[in-house]
Amino acid sequence: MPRRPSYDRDTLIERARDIFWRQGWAGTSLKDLEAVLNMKPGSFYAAFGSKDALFELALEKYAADGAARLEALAEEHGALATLKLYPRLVIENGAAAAKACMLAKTVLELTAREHALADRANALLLEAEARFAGLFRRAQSDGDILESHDPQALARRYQSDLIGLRISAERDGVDAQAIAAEIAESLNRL
Amino acid sequence: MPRRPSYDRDTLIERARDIFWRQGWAGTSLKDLEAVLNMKPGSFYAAFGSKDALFELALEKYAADGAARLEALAEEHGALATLKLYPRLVIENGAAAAKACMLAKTVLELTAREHALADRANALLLEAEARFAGLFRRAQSDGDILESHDPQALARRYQSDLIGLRISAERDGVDAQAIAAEIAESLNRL
DNA sequence: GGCTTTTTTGAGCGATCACTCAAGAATATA
DNA sequence: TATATTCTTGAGTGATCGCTCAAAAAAGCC
Repeated sequence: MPRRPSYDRDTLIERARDIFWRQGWAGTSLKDLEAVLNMKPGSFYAAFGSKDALFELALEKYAADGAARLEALAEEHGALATLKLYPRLVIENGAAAAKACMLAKTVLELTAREHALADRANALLLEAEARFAGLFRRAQSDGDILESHDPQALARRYQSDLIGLRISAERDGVDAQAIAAEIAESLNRL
Repeated sequence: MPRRPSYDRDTLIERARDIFWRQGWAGTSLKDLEAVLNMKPGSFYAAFGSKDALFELALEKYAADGAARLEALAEEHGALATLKLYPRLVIENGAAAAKACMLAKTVLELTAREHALADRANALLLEAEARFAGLFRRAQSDGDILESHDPQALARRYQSDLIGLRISAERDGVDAQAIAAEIAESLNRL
């Protein structure tokens, strides 16, 4: 009976993710979103409900795509090789809207406002840390990392290093490739 | 002949730094600043000119205080001990308005807007990196770090790790103390 | 105390914020 | 083709944004 939407919802969420990722929550106005999504306010609110709701969809997509990418890498190269590859790949990825991690940016921007999206981003970061821990465990059972190391601790440090790396990659005048290489190299000493 | 201001300018800049540090640039409104500085708009603009001008003063104060603190530590404990102490101190500092680095937060928030304050924050970060490099050089001439290491590279990695650590310390559910201990410990292997 | 100079006050500026809603356009079913 | 249902449009909402400015209040100098 009805008229169908002229857009692909997933594509819109991807475009929203990219501009939110680049410009942040406060830095992205509805005018920005209307322009990049090619939607008037009425359609926007019919489709997504609010700016915050779309931001959350963008966060989930960001996290899900990252998880899928990591799992695909592990499938192809194995656990340790993935952990060593990932730092370089994540700052070299030309398709990415920004170098810095969207989840980390969101935590930094919205924690002081006690905004629910900050908690959501932090929860997604904890899930990512758990995935890293899983990879460290797999590397141990592959015999590539000593069993004496605590995979949780390795993952915690690895994620912290990644966050620092990705922010460094966003800066001018910093050789982030060198940092990525050192993070990868330090995994050889485990 | 004239009337004197009733406030201490340096105190105001400190209070502005703290709220900007916590809430960021966009997250801090003039109403927030008027409340925390106890100033009406007219006085504010007479004293500082603009929100951006005060933010820059806050950035400079943040960086200068950090540099002074680091130098005092080095004076008291020596270069290597300072580098090992600093990660823990920076996330334990109860007087700080936030755990994450204000310069890193500013770069993340304002780079996409191509705001001049992002470049200023990045420049101050580069100065901090140079100070770290100086400490690594001093540790080398103290015989505490092998001369074969490039102090510039060590400083670059150290700063990246610190940025990651301090963001991790801002998050819920992350044992930042453990990360700080590992960063310090890794300096023993140089 | 009178005068000069500065600070302080606060109403209010235009612009932008996220968002609403009634009317019109478009499309799948009958 | 007629009808029902949904999507699209865009002017307009009140609130808040950073900021201005003229008038009032305060303090140092004679």
